[in-house]
Amino acid sequence: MSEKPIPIPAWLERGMADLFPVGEEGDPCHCLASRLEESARCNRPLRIKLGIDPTGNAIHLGHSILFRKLRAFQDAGHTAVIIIGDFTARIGDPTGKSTTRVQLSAEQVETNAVDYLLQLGQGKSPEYSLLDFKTPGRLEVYRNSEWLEKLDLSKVIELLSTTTVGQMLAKEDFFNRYKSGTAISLHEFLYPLLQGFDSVAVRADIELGGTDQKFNIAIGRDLQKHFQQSPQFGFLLPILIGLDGSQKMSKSLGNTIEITEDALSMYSKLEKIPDELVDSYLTLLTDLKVSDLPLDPRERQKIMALSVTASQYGINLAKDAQGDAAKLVSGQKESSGNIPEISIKRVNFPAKAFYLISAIGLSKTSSDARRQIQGGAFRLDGNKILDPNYEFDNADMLIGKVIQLGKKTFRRFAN
RNA sequence: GGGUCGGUGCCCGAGUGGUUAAUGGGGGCGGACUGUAAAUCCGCUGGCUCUGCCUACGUUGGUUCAAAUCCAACCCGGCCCA
Repeated sequence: MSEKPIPIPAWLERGMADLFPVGEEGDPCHCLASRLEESARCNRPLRIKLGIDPTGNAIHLGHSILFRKLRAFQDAGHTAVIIIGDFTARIGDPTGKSTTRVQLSAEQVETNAVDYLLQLGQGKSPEYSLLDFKTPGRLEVYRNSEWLEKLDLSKVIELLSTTTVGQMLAKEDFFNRYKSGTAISLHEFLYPLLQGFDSVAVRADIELGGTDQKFNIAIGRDLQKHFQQSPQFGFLLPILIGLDGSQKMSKSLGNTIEITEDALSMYSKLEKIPDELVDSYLTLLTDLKVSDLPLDPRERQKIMALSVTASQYGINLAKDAQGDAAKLVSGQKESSGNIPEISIKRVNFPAKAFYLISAIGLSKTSSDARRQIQGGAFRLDGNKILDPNYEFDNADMLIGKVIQLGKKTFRRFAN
């Protein structure tokens, strides 16, 4: 095996974790660079598939690295093909799961799908959104129920016949579950096949995914071959590590930064990302030249946090967030005024401190709020309040003040 | 379908009739410290506008003054056999 450099453009190679197949140059079926050349020569944009699972979770930075790459393809003139896995969501991707997933209802999935597209920037200017929804020909959106719902049993059997149990069990997740005696339902074997069939349905040239998607993407190649299509390339990006610094960013692990979070929260969280992660965040979530940055870890953290926040909110708001974070943490009250506001309309006065915090939603439960206060996590305009039963008589005495809960959460009271 | 073992709080895992939201660990949260990080130390970790009241050990019903702990049925899972 020779270690030839893959001659693909820098914008494409940035952050790449894996690419397959990697064949001889000149062969557009096996060499991505040649496929790109062919595309340019024939003026035929490539179709870049990215499947999303409308599970109802907000899009977080871990997802956004895929969308950023998809956007880069769009900007290079190719066609992003988003597949909303509304049908497959009803099965649940078994990837990375140690147990069978809960199946979602069709209505729930549809609500989530609509919400997902809005988060991606539907209706917004491409300048301020993850994807380009505006430029004609750059984006196609499908729901895989469009074709999966129509599959009849004989077609399903045909799909099943392309893959063996041995191949399925070669997938690490299945193997581990099988080995450890954890249940694997038969329908879960269908998931990779259905996702693969999506590639056939949209005639994908490239499928984007996290490294954990290698198996599913490879199945897509097999199925495209089975249906006499030229098989897609698999383009894999790393899995972003979450706030805890060790596990992948995922809602269920609670270590995410969501792209819809306010600038201050986003900045605050990014700024305290573990040192070892900063470079990968820089590579995957910004366009900065990592080698040009100062070596001081604290400086790098700040630059990264600022740049990522700016990609979502623009540089001005990001700078405000940076300033506010610094001031608030050092105990100063003044701030740019960009602290997210929180309404106290629904609070009934007189209100005890613990009730107040849970009523405005900063704490999941009132018991938790009570504990947080007792633990010293609660400040109002910088003054620590330790008594959960501290009473506020009316709304006027709170409006305009800044509430702090823990080190990362700040809100300004508003009507 | 038969046999067998098992289902405890976010996770793992004690507990096997009676001080108790239920040992311990992990994780999480909060505090101190620091570089707003890591490491370390300390506290918290069912719910409720909470000096008290609820709900909890797969589900439902039963025995008992009293059940996570005993009984029955049911549901779910592992393993072995078919």
